[in-house]
Amino acid sequence: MANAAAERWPSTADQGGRVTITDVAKAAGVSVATVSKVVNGRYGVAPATAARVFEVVEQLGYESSLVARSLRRRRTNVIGVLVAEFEPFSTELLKGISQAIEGTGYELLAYSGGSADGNRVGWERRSVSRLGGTLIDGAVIVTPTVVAPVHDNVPIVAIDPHTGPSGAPTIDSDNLAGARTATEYLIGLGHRRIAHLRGREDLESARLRELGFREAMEDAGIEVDPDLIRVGNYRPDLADAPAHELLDRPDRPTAVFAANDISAIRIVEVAHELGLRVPEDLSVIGFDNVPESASCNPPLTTIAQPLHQMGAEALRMVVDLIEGTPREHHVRLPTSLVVRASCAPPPA
Amino acid sequence: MANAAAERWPSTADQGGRVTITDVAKAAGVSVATVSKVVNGRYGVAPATAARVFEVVEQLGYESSLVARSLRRRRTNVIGVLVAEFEPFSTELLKGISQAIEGTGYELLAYSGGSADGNRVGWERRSVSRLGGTLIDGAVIVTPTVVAPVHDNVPIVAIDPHTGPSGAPTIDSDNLAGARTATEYLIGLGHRRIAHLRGREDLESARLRELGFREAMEDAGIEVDPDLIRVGNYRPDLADAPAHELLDRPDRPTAVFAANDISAIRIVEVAHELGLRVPEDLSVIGFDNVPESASCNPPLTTIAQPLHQMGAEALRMVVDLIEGTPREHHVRLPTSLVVRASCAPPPA
DNA sequence: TTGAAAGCGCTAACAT
DNA sequence: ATGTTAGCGCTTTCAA
Repeated sequence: MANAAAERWPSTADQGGRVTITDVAKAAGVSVATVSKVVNGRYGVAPATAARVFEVVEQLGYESSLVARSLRRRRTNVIGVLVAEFEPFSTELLKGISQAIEGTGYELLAYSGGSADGNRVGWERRSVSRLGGTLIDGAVIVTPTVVAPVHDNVPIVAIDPHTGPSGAPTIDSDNLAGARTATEYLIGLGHRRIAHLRGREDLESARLRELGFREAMEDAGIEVDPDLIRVGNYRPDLADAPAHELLDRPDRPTAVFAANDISAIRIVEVAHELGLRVPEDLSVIGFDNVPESASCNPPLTTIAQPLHQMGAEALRMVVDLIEGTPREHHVRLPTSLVVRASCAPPPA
Repeated sequence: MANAAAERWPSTADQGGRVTITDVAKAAGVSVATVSKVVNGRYGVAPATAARVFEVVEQLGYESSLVARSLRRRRTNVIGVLVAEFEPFSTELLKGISQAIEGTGYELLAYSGGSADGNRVGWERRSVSRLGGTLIDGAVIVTPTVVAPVHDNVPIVAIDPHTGPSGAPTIDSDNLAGARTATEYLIGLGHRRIAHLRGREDLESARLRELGFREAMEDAGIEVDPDLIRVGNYRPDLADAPAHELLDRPDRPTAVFAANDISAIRIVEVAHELGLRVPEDLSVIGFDNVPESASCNPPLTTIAQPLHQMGAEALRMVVDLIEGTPREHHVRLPTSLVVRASCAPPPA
């Protein structure tokens, strides 16, 4: 019977539209409310009716629209990960988040809102506004360009946060200690003339990494040449010019500490273009330990952040925030030195 | 004046909700219809009114809800990437897709629907149904567990498709040739007793990789020991048991060709646990060339798929499909051998 | 130039 | 047990 009904009212999908709850209702000969109840397992539906509806749902391949449902309901059970773009850093976090979400009952929605033309800055506010309240129950924002927007509605945690007064929940690693370690490693190798390629001006991590560099230099009694501090913005394309300025001169540094791996890799490439050997003529150390740092040539010595862990921790934090579980709102994870092949004592 | 109005009707966000078009309308003293027109740049609004509305929008930080908008409109200008989970393979594709989407005017939404308990199989049909028609204008599905669902509504392209009659648009690489290359490389090194750890039963790529393996063996006049063909399902956790079965025996193979990198890496780990040295006692070759393959110990020799390119190509294909641009519906990209350190001649 | 009203697909009160 | 209705936030005729 149900089958006969379903056949008489073929899915609108066959005709070009998607299968809606109305299609199911018609085919099953019940109201949409009943279908909704059945699909959502509410009480107050006769077993026979429920069975029939299920059959039609199966037949038609109906699946409720996340959009329509989330417009109406309060919860969607999906957590958003907001990134500017999918590059090595954010995708590593994503791996950690994805693993941690298993078994929580939530699903993951990663949204890249920063790629569009006008939104280089402030993309996260826009993304949160567009998705928040509807569609996602909470969000983790990766390296926001502005102070994490506080939406009273949507719990938000920031990974590698913006500079500034930070009351918002955040995850980061010990950037200061990591930068000191990197610099001390270079100094220990015998370097004195060390450059630093700074990260994104607006990020706390970039500030801290520069500070760690300066502290380590000062502790070693080495004066920092202001001309050897450049800004690479964490981006390989923007690291190109400063890399050339740093290396294409007689009094070039013997080592450079780049604020992240992908710009460090770019430096190595520029060095090669200039006929410099790494690490014989120039030592380069990075930060992050993204997988790419191991596959470049030579493999990059770097400071590891526990990226997967950071993602997992961020996820747990939003979930706790959503569910009202009280907890610490700032988590800082340790960094560690990963020695590979891009650093050596300075040329004699 | 506009400011005064805005101040009199403070954003509901201040009170816990999100800022809606209604809030803006109230604050600007106009109808929601007018606000909508202004925000969407429609004609027929007095410049003065538009200015006032813009001001309020700015003040309140209003951003239209993607959800509500997409429910009403036909286009959302977002493209969905549907994955089971975010692991090295899918995130590499994501990087390529993300790069390719720059300047297209589309935004990216990656949805992981396979992590929930019941949906290990068929997650993509569910995801498409939930998001399609609303929310996303098109989708690229990564390694679907069933034949790509044809939604007349939503253009879909599959990367690394399911086995079976494949009329649907697909992107893949030359798995057959890649597998032959891998096997020939091992044979060239002097190996005769070679095992193959197969991939996911339902994927065309796994079938082709096994076929390439068998062909290369046959061409070399080496008989394949059926006992040396095991299934690892492309997953490290599921590679564990077969790896033990393969290696923990007197007549173990001298080399194994794993259907993908992450299970190859697991094999190396198991070998180490068993006290075997790689590559001295056992050679291992993988497939994919995900970044992780370079950072393991020893660095993995593997067959590279142009993952970023595949992602980019898939993106171009959905966009063309959405916009009705005629084009080829099947793209196959070449593979190549990447020699690192996990393979050597067999022990004497 | 502006606004009222319908409706996108769905859920949740509230009838019946 | 089932259906009717209102409404989530938005866009879009259609009237005024």
